[in-house]
Formats: sequence, structure tokens, C-alpha cells
Amino acid sequence: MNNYNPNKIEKKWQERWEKEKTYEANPSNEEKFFLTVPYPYTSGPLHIGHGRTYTLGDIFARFKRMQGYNVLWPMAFHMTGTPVHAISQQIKKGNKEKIELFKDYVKIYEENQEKAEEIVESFKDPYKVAEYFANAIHKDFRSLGYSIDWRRQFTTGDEDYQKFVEWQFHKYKEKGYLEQGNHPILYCTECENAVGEDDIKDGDRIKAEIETFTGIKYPYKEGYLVASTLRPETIFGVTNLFINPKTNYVKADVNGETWYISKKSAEKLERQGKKVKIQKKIKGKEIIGNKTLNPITKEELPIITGEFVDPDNATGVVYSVPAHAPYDYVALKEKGDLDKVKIKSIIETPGYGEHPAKEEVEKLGIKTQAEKEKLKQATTELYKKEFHKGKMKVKHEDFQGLTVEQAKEKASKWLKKQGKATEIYEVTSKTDQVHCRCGGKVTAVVMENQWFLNYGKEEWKQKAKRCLESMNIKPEIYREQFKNIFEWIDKRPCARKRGIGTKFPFQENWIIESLSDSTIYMAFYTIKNHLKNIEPNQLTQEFWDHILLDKGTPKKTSQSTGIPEEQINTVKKEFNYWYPNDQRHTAIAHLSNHLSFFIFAHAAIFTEKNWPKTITLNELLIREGTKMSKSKGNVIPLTNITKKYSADLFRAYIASAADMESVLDWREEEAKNMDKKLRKLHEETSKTKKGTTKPKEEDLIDQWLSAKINTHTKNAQKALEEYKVREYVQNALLNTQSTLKEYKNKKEKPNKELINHVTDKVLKINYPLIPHLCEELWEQKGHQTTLTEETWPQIHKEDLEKEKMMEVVDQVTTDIRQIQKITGIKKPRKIEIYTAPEWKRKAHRLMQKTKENIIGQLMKDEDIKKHGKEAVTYAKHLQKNKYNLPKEVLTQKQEQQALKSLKQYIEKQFKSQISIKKAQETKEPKAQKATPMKPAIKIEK
RNA sequence: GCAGGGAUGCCUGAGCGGUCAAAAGGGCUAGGCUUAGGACCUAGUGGCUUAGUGCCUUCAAGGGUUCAAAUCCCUUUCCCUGCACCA
Repeated sequence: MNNYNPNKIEKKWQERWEKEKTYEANPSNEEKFFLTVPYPYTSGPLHIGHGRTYTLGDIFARFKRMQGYNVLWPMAFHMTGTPVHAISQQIKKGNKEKIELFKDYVKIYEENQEKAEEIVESFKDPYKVAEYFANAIHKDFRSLGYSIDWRRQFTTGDEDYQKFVEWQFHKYKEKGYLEQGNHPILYCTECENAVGEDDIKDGDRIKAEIETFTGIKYPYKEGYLVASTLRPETIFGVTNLFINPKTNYVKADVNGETWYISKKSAEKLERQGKKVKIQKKIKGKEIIGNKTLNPITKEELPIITGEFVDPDNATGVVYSVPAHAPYDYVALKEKGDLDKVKIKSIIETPGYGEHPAKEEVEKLGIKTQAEKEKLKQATTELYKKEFHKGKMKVKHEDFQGLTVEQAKEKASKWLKKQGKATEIYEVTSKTDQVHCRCGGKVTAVVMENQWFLNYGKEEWKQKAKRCLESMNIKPEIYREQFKNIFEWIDKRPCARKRGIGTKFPFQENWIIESLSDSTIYMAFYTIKNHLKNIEPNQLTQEFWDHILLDKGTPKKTSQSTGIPEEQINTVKKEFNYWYPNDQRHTAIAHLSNHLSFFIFAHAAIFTEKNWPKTITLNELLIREGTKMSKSKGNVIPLTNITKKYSADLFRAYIASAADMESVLDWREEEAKNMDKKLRKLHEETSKTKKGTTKPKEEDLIDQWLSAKINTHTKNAQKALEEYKVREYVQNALLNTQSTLKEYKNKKEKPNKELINHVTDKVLKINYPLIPHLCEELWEQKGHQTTLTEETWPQIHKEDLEKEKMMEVVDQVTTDIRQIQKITGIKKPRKIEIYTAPEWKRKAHRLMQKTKENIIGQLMKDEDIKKHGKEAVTYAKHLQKNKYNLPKEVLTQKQEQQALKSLKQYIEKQFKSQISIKKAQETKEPKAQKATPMKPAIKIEK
């Protein structure tokens, strides 16, 4: 009976949209709306999580079109950066795992297996990887019915795009936002490469971090013993140094000073940008027994045996603070060295006495250094408390009274400034040592002359903040996050030496990093389709300056670039028409990077009138309660959606399953339920015809239907305007359908003309959500137009009275049922309904205006007073239930009318004779129970 | 650790000072339809009580503000997300 065939319908409309170039947007006299969603990265198939973001984007685009805007929604593909490049390299190397993985990926799209082999073979060229997946994604997007203007498509590898990015970097340079400096990165000494999370063994589990240690220089012989620490504020409490007698140390020239450090750390420091020249090898035991000085307090410190000292960790020289470091205390105690030193307490923490480390160690009963777990626990416990609640009690004007949190920062800077300390980087991770996939150890290496974008620059930051302030962020809760990010965002490397990308214009062998090249590309969409016969070298600085910043004249630009003046004018007109970007919609994962850079870049480069207007965000998507991940094998590729479900089903489910700010849990079962609803919509609407503009409303039920649909339309619109997609679906799809169902239940002979009219509206408001189905039904109804040409239905003033009148009927039926249940009267012979008299309604309204002494106030009114005892009883009832009675009440006449017009419906429900009376016109005692909106009822057996 | 968000009935999940025993869906129960099943329709779904009522207990835990709190404030516990060179 149900012949809804979504695949067929969807294909039909998609072909038609493409043929008729429906979504190709050009400048016009209409008001424009420029929507963008970040271009996808082309290193593999997209999954339904991506689909969520793009689907919401399409719903917004279609809604705006229905509201009469000239909407541009373009799309491009991202291929710069490391992943595409790395895939290619791995395949070239013959990495079996990767090859298999990509064969699997390709098989998602290709039916022919042999073809997969061939295609993966071609992936040795990174551009082929990008090209293949760009095409695949393009097909996916098309099959989901996205209303994208594909003429403006490009990839970040395109020459003209790279010219555009190059220009952007010239602007940064001009403004002084580009800087060079040292920068520590994770590095594998085995394969001699910088490593990212992807390159780290178990990178998803082991989070590697680079921590900055303060290496403090203790005078020793003609140079220094250098010991590094994360707690430089403890310099005031040092009692001794530890050296491992079995370790090899070196005397080395480091940046012109003589340092005594472990041999291994000398190698490490060299990679961290220090100039190291080893002069002599020394055994640890040769150092032990000597003395050194505390560089600040000038106290003499003994150098003691510390067999626990790891030459690989930091500098192989450890300074000891037994008052506050459990490790140090235990080390000294175990070896009986405690009497060689004088413990110094420097931090005061509530809950601890003079020697917190000792207390903590004793509390946990730690006896030896071998009890590593317990020692770790003692250390974190103590550190946590000292960090948050501890105060420095050393007698030093710069530090006394500071919290540990403040002192830590200050001590590090202070020591470095005096030349008494240096920065040393260490790789740390909570779980294990960090290894590269190749097996080598990951260390911290300093990149010299790294290029940065200085987002920390005050003037730039202020502009970005202003831009943020002027913007609309939806859901609003994310604004706070942006603000926080803007506070701490600082220098960020913007160039690197591996991967694919635009050549960095100011230095050989560097390319522009792939997040930095994707911040203002929305501007590029506006003109891409007009650059066809222009050579990349014609896209000069002058060209971009003229088009994007309105500098120079068309004539001069034409002369200097050789591009015809006419074409320059076209390009410029197009940019001026579409810019700024009205809405950027994306997933929340981009908030702290891409979106923040997007704002910063616009603030830096464009004039205020071209700053973006709105950012909308959606949360991620999980599946059946668990995160989708490659390792779990539970990823649903976007391509499978139209094979297994349908575009409209996916769209409707995605939008209805969660609000944008909530994680969406993809549940197979619920998706099926949505399928039922769409089939129902198809079935019901298939029976209808094209509606007339002003159908006759025969009775109250008809009026109610019109009113209800109007309300749903209004709510749906409001919800979309506020980006509350879930609420939109609830109103546009679910509520309208249940209202129609209710109407058919209540009305003996449904008014076909009215239903035709109303379902027209329903299709319109559902079009942004499920465009294929709506277009198809619209056509079936016999309309000559398509919905794409139609506009959002007009909203009339709400007719709440009609809705209220129906509520009274519903109230009566539930009440009757309730009474039936209690009394056990299954088949009532007769049911009498009494509506409340007008004086009770008056009292009700009066009560709402009265603040206190309700009874007294009411009894002053003549109309009420004359009902004596009954009036007092009612007034008491009002007083008691002041806050939980309906706010507005109908007149008795209206209630009578409502009940009378639904009389047949009620009779049918209860298979009983119904009579409707006014309470004041009967002597029946039960009639006194009638209140406004809740008529009295008498059921007879 | 820092920052942001969260904890609601059997489940998912809305509500974010009074109309809240709390939307919507699912599940479950009963009835209708049907040869039966499914689909569909109708009703019920914290407890006790009742001619449509009233009361009690509930929105992570504890405390507070208020005539009134799931909703506001504080504390605690647990969960999710991000923390940079990775797109």
C-alpha cells in the first residue's frame, strides 16, 4: 500500500537540481546570505559524524532560501598538511597495513575489487589521494541532497588558491604578526623527523607533552653543575645535590659556559639548540664528596651519592629539597645521610607542620626508595596541596608570602634573568615512555628559527576580541569558551618543513602550515569561478589588494596584472556582493583552533564591514553510546547512509535526535522510528491535492486545525531562527502530523479542501529538513511550481482561543475516563456535562489580579457575592490553587460551543448519550463542581 | 592541573523559579483492529487515595536563598570535551 521509494525520489530530484543549476548562486538585487561549512580533509571517507555538520548546514541554507534570501553555500576540499602526504609515502614504501586500509576505504565506494587495487596504486601520488576522496565526498554530498554551488569548488593544492594564501601571509608580514624564534617539538631521533600524535606509538592512548624545566646552575669548580626542576621555587630549600656514582658525566662547554652534566643529557641539550662541546668524560663518583653553592642563598651544599638518579632524565644532576620532596627525604633517610644535611622548610601549608615531606612519607609508611607507587602518591598529594594552598615563608622580599602557584612562575623567570638558570625541555607522559612508530624514543627538540603567527600580540588580540564581540555565537554557551581561548592563545607555529602546502613566501624549504592556510578562504569562494583564464602569476599582491581590500583602481590593477579590466570588475563585484560570511557552521572540535584563527585572521586582514557575522556549532556524534573510532571498527561511512537508509531519513533523524549543543547518539532503532514517520507522512500526504488559498472553515474543529498548524509553523520558524533544530523538527514534522491525526479523529467528515491547504503548508515547512520527499509530494499534489521557488508560509496572528476551546474538550474526555476508572462504569447510559457560570470566570480573572486576601476582595464584587456560600467555597478554591490554575479562561459561551461542536466525537468515544448544559440552569448538585476550563460531569449507569 | 559542559522517571532525552509527577520518543501493560502475527489506533505507566480529588516521595549527594526550586547560590562526588603544531 505504501509506495514510498526514497532512493528513486531522491535520485530524481538530485538530478533535476543539478540539471537546472538550482543552487548556483549569483549576485542579484535580492538580499544575500553567505553560508560556509569548513571544507573536508581528503585523506579518507567521511563518516556520519561529519554528515551531521554538513546536514545542519544544508537545513540552514534551505531555510534561508525559503525566507527569500539569495543563498550561497559553496564547498571545497582540503589536502594540504601531513596526512595526505603521509598516506602517499606509506603506500609508496609498501606499508601493507596502510595499503589494506585504503583498499578497504576505496571498496566502500567501488564495487569492482580489482579496481580498488589499481586506485590504491595510484595513491603513490598524493594529489591522486586528494582527488579520489574529493570526488567520493562530492558524490556523498550530492546524494544527501546538499544545496551546494559546486562551480566554486577548489582544493587547497590549487595554484590560484596558493597565490591567495601567499597574499594573506604578506599581509601578516606587513602588520608585523609574523615572527621567528625557537620552538620545542616532539622529535624522533631514530627516523629524524618531527612527530605528531599520529606518529606516536599508541598515540591515541599515550598523550605526550613537552614540559619546560628550569635548569639551575650550581657553581662547581670553574663552571656549574646543572640540575633541572619543575619546582624552581624550592631553590630556597636545597640541602644537597645528588649524583649517580655509576653514571658517566661530562665536563662540557655549553654556550660558552662550563657545565657538568650527564653524558646523555649533553646530547639532548645539543638538539635543544644549545652549543655543546664535550671537553672531558667524568665518572659520577669523582664528583661525589665535593661541595657546591646554592646560587641564591650562597649556602654550601654537599654532593651526595644518589643511585636513583637517571642519567637519561633531565641533566642527571638532581638537587634535593627534603622538606618538601618525599623522594629526596626518603633517599637521604634510607642511606643514613640525613645528618649530613640540614633540612630547610620554606613553604607553609595548612595541615602540615615544618616538614611536610616527612609527614607524608610517614603517613604512607614509606621506608625505601623502592616503594615507587607510594612515593609517587605522596609526591602528587603533597604537591597538590602546596601548589594550591601553600605560601612561601622564606625571608626574601620577592617571594615571602607568595602562593606556590605564583612563586613557581616567578622563580623560573627570576633565575633565568639573572643567568642562574636555563630552559630545558623534557617529554613527559602519564602512562609510559613515549616511542615513535618506528621504535625510536621521542624526545624534545628545539626547532630553531621557527616561524610563528603571534596571536598574543596585544593590538591583534584586541581586534579579534572586538570581532568576537560583534559576532553572533550560537549556541550562546560557546561564547565563553571563545573568550577563554582568546585569553591564552599566543604564538603559534605557522610553517613547517614536511607535508604538502603553499610555499612559505619568506624562506626557502618551509611551507605554510595547514591550519594557518585555511582561515579566510571563504573569500576565495566568492571569486573562484571567475579565475578560469587567469594565470597564477597574474594573481599578484596588487590584484588581491584591489579585490579584497579595495585598494588601487581597476585600471591600474588591470595594467599591472594583464587581466582585463572588465574581468577585474566582475571579480570584485562578486566579492563585494557576498562578503562578509554571514554564517559559518561547524563542529565544536574546531572551536579552539580553526574557528579562533578564523576570527583572528579576519580581524587582521579585513576591514570591519567584512568581519564574519555568525558562528554556529554542533557537538560530535557517537554511535549506540560509544565513540566511533577506527580501532573499534564501528565507524559508519557517510556513503553507507543512502545505501542503507535514505538522505531524507538521515537528515530528519540527525536534526531530531539532539540539539546542536548535545552529543548525538546515533541509534539504529530510533532511526527506524523516524523512517516510519516519513512513510506515514508520505502515505497521508499522497492522498491530498493542491490546496486553494482560502479554504472554507466549516466549524470549530476546522478553525482549530488552521490555528494549530499556524502555531506549529510559527514555532518551527522561531526554532530555526534560533538554531534549535530539534525543536524545529518537533514542530514542523512531529507536531503537524499528530495535529492532523487528531483532526481526523475528531472530525466526522474531514474537510478535504482544508486538509489540502494545510498539507501544502506542512510540506513547505518541512522542505529544509526533507527536501526530496517534500518536493515529490508537492509535485504529486499537482503544483506547477517546485518548493525551491516557494517561500515560507505566512504566519497569522495566533488564535489561542481555538486551541483553548479544544483543550476543554480534551479535559472533559480525560475526566470522563478517570471517573469511569474509579466508578467502574464501563458503559454509561448517559453523560451530562455542565459548564461553569460566568461569575466563576469573573472571579478567576479577578483572582489573578489580586495579590492578597483573595476571598475578601472577591466577596466585594456584587456579581460574585450574590452566590453566597457557593461563592465563598469557590473563592477558597481559587486562593488555594492560585498558582496552578490556567492563566486564561474562556467564556461560558465558548466552552458551550466547543463541547457542542465536538459532541458527536465525545459520544462516539464513550458510546453514550451526551448532554451539555449550563451549570446555572440545572439543580443537579454535581453541576456546582464546574470550574472554568473544567466542566462538571455526571455519569449515569 | 587549567578551561568549558553535564548528572532528570525502566531507557534516550526536553524542561532551567510557580500552570512540573515533569514534553517527546522508546519500552512495558490493557483494550481495539486483524484468521493469527506484524503494522496501526486508544488508554495507562512513582506511591497511597478519590466520581474527575487530595496527600506523600522523587530530577547525582549535602547545605542554603525563597511564600514557592529539577530550575538560583555554595560544597562534594562522578562523567564528557579541549589544552596547541594535529586535521
